[in-house]
Order: sequence, then C-alpha cells, then structure tokens
Amino acid sequence: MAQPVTWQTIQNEALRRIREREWKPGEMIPHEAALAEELGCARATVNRALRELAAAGFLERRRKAGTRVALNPVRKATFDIPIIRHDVEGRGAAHGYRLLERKEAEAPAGVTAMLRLPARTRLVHVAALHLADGAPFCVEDRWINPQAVPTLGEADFSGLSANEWLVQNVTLSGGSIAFFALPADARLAALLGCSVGAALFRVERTTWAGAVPITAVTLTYAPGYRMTTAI
Amino acid sequence: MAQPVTWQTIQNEALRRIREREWKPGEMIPHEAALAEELGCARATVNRALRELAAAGFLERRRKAGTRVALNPVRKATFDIPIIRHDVEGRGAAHGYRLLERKEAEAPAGVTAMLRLPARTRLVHVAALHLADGAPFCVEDRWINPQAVPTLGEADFSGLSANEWLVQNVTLSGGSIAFFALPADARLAALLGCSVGAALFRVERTTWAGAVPITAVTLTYAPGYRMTTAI
DNA sequence: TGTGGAGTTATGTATGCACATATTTGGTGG
DNA sequence: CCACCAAATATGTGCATACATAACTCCACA
Repeated sequence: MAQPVTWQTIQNEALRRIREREWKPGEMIPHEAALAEELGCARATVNRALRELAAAGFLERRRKAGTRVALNPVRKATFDIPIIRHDVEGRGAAHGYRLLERKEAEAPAGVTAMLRLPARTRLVHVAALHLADGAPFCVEDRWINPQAVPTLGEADFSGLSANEWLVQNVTLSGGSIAFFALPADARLAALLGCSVGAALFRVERTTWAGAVPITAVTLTYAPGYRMTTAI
Repeated sequence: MAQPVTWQTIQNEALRRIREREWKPGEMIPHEAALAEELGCARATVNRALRELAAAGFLERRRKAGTRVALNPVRKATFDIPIIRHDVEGRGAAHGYRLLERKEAEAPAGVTAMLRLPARTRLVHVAALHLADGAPFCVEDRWINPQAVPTLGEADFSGLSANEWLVQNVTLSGGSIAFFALPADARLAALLGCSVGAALFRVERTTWAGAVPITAVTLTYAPGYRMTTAI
C-alpha cells in the first residue's frame, strides 16, 4: 500500500541531501541503480529526477564517470520575456502605444553585424513608444529582416506593436539577449521624459529562425524600471 | 534498419511544424498516441518531447483537454549567475578583489523587508570591490543572515569573496533577482572610478534555503558592463 | 431548465527491460 | 614507460504496459 514513489519525491530527497551536506560538493553520489534500490523505485524514476537536477546545475553527470554534486552550483535564473503590453498590464497600468517611425532603410553597421548580414543591407526600421497609464514606459527600436518575414508588408504597426505582431507571426528558434545601463541621449530623454544623462535600463536582443536573422531590437526603459524574476 | 526515433527527432519535427505553421498558434495538435503512431515511436517518447516543449513555452498542455500551440509563446531566457571571479576571467581579465568592510550591524529597513526579517535585525554586512585587470569591475554590497550560516565566523572574506564563499558553503534553494539601472552616487562613483550620475547596471538578489533567508546582495557594475545570454 | 455525478479521454508517471553510448580502467605489446 | 586496445560500467534512451489524475461531456434526475 506504500504510495508510489514519484520522481519529485526522489528529487526532493536528493536536494535535501545536497542542502544538508549529506552529499558534499564535488563528491560522487551513488549510481542510479543503487539509489533506485535504496529508495524503492525504478531506475528510470531516479534518472528523471537526477537528470533535471543536472539541468538545473545542482549535479554534474557523465557517462561511466557517474554523478557528482556540482562544486560551484551555477545558479541559473530563467525569466520570461513578456510582450511589453503584458508587462505593463501586469504592473496594473493601462498600456498605450505610439508608432514613431516605420520605414525601410540601410541598417547601421552595428545592426547588420549583430544579424550577420552584409553591411548596408536594407531592413525595415520600426520605432515606437510604449506608455503605462499615459507615462512613457519604454522605447522600442527595431530592425526587421523583410526577407525572413514575407508578410511584413501587411503589418503597419500603427495599432499593434511590432513587439506583439512578431511574437504572433514568427516562430523564433533562438537568439541572444543583453542587459546593460546607458545614459539617456537627447532623443531618449525627450521620449521618456527624463533628463539627458539619466540612467536607463536597456535590453538588446537579436532573434533568429534557424540560421535566418529575423530582428534586432533595443528596448530602453524609463528610469525606475526593474526587471525581476524568481530563481 | 531504420535508426531508432529519438525524442529529439520528435521535438525537432514538432518545432518544424510549429515554425512552418503546419500547427497554427492556438490550435490543438494530435494527441500523443496519434503522434506516436504517425512518427513510429512509443508514446513515452512523444511525451518527453512535448513535455519539454511545453516547459519551454512553445506548447500548452492540459490533461484531457490536450495540447495546443501556445498563442503567445512566452520567450524564456535562462542565464547563469556566475561567480564574479569567473565572470571576470571569462572576459579574459585577471580578477582582483578588495574587501572594504565586514561588520555586524542593524540592517537597513529595505534589507530586512526583502529578507522578511523583523526590522532592525542584526546582520553581517560585507562590502567589497571586484577588479578586472586592476580596473574597478563591480561593487558587491551584501547582508548575510548569521543565523542561517553558522560557519560564517570562520570566513573573513579578506582573500575569498563572500560571493564565492557563500556559493561553496551554502546550498540555496531559491530567491529572487532584479536588474535595473541607477545613477552613481558619490560612493559608487569613487569606487568604480566614474563620475557621479553615471549610468550603472545593478543586480539585486535575495537567496533562501527553504524558508530561511540567507543573504541579500546588490552587485553594481562599472559603466560598460553587459550581461548577456543566449535564448 | 438546470445541476450534479458518472463516464470518457488525454496527459502524467512508474516499471522492467533492452540496448546505445561515452569513459574509465586495466591490460598488452612495442 | 608509453601508446593503444579491449573490457567494464554508469548514464542515456526507447518501448510496452499499467495505472493515476485532471477535466471535459453528457446524461439522468430533480
């Protein structure tokens, strides 16, 4: 009548042993078959529990070598990249949106380099201001590869932001993301209603569908913005 | 001798169908048994492939209801929280470290609130400056709960940073993290060698072992720092 | 016309087995 | 003593099956 042992039980037990130093950092732990017998479950169950712990960075596993407790448990944080509208609404504010520009032009060198496109490729540039309860929230500055998005012409971005349109119309498969701080220049200061030189938070992102570059975007947030997540 | 169909094969095939709009956003997809038969593998294999896609945000699954393509695929970024020394060394620079302060004191209200401790609890405060090739890299400002870390007294943090010591001596189980930009005040400007008001990137983190608060830390990086990761 | 409960169904997960694959280890020959 | 190969072994994965669990559907009954 013993309730079945689930992989989560095993995982919690393993975490407990790690936390309480029963298994010490750098030390080998019993192999799957031994744990399965000890804990009264199948090896597959142990495998799933440990596999996820390894993915989370608590354990290091290698075939034949076995499993050891990670010496420097690399903490991994995962956080959502929400649609800006959802981000605003999640903060209890009403989302507003103003399209500033939409035109095809030669992309600056920094953009073509990030997207690994030939210099001076013509891309579609979209600039917009997102508002929260009428106050400036975020400036979206985006270059889109029209080759990768055939239906781009149909979207005018006057009502729906490029941010949202792309999420719904293109399936991405990868990319890179960077966070940093930068001082406001005159344009950003005017748009975000802050003084020149104010400390702004920026997210810079490139996205790809396979090997095809889709878009490069910078999101520059008004002062006071905090991006948060749970570990 | 058809090679065995692995879960990764299934996953790629599913991603392809999503990317190429064979399965449209919001639409139900065939149930596991049907896919297993179509693709010539066991249901468990399909399950694993789809389970991971759901975890990654591409699919939404509910018992009995079935599986549908996520309407707003929430992009998730996961990134490592490295030890600062590794971060510096990974950038090809030599890591330096200077302890600025280590003393027990009443924690400020903001810190006790974040750690859900009574106001005016006495905590250990550690402040340090990390250097990259001798240049200021990051200011570490940390409050540690001595109750949660019995061996804290043994560590003097003059050689090994608190950042690194804690990672190796305490197993964390959770916490929260926030990123934002802030202007340099006089102290930060002096430490980081920038002008007052310069735009700085800050990471604010609290960590817990179960329900026990361990530490609250702010890492403030010198101008020019970028935190990057792949999506 | 509801309304609650039973049946149905898709996903979630445990199990035992088999085999694949990566490494370590130990032995063998130059 | 070193280079190289073979055996041993821990993890990685697939499969068939069984049962658990959530939740939608529909029917019976008030």
